[in-house]
Amino acid sequence: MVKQETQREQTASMEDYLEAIANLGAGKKVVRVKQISDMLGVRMPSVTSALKRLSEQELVEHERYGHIELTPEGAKVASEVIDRHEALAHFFAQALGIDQATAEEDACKIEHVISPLGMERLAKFVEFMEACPMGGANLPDRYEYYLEHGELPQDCVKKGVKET
Amino acid sequence: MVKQETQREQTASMEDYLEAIANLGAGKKVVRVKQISDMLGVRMPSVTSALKRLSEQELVEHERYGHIELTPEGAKVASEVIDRHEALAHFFAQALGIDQATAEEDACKIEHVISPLGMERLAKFVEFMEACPMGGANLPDRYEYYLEHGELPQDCVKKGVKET
DNA sequence: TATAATTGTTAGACGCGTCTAACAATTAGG
DNA sequence: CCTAATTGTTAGACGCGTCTAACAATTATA
Repeated sequence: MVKQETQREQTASMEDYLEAIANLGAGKKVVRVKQISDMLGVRMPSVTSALKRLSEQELVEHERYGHIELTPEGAKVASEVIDRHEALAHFFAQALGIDQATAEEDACKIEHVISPLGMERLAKFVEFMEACPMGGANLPDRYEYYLEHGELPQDCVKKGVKET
Repeated sequence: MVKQETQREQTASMEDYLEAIANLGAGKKVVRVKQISDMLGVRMPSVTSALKRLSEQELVEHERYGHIELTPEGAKVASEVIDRHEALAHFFAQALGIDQATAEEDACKIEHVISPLGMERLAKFVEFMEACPMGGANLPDRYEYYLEHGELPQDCVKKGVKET
């Protein structure tokens, strides 16, 4: 039995198109070339040619001057990208305390290159940070203090965790 | 007075070449096309053509069949990339507990796309985590426990941080 | 509904970064 | 020191992803 090897692995650009189409189409809304072009900051012919490629890979259905829709396979890829995006943006914004715009920007880039393990651990880490409040002074708060004052807050050294 | 706007901003590929040259040349060692080609996993003509481009931008000095060296400007760019690389690899390995190989791999990709703010905060975060041990049960340890057992260790909720 | 505005497509160009094939220079061994 | 092996370069092709210019279809409006 020969290894099918679908050679599925999208470029960053194609992932961006899939992501945009998924986001624009969320809630059954009709998706237009112009919207995609605006959302991604490219010209319309770039969108048309991307749609052609994605159609050839069966990730998108597109009829001339008409309907644009993700295939089930395309939707799957898109949702994976979107999941990564959200976890990353959440990490940057909540854990690192970065402004939403920059957090999104970084998420948009990193979502295309991070390893599955890196992704998984990052998500777990955020979960952990949020679940492990250490009483009233939780980690994000202490981190924020550290960012602001450049030194550790009291409760990092004095309070908390004596060895009992 | 017109805005000089040096339009300096390297592609991921060019940053990789600069990084490789810096690493290979560390400690005055002679740098060869073949080494760069092996290190980056590309063929030699790709290296030659990259060197040509980087020379045109005054980031590298290269004489035919001979000497390869970073200019001061090139060395500066390289060292910025290397700094990002190291901070990222450190974060993935130490903070997230990812194996060295994967941590390096992720660092190699993300170093080319992360924002300055993201970078700065990530570094600060690692610093904070390492400086804020919370007594004997420090954050990385507790995180490790969480990874292993899927639930918070005792000292996240019971011990530590009562509101005094 | 005829026409204007908008949206979408096609054709073709271009820059980047890679490759292979062929050849040239350099280096190492007999 | 000559020859073989290695290293490096040139020439030219190619795929990706973008663009502009020109045209075509669709939609909105007077």
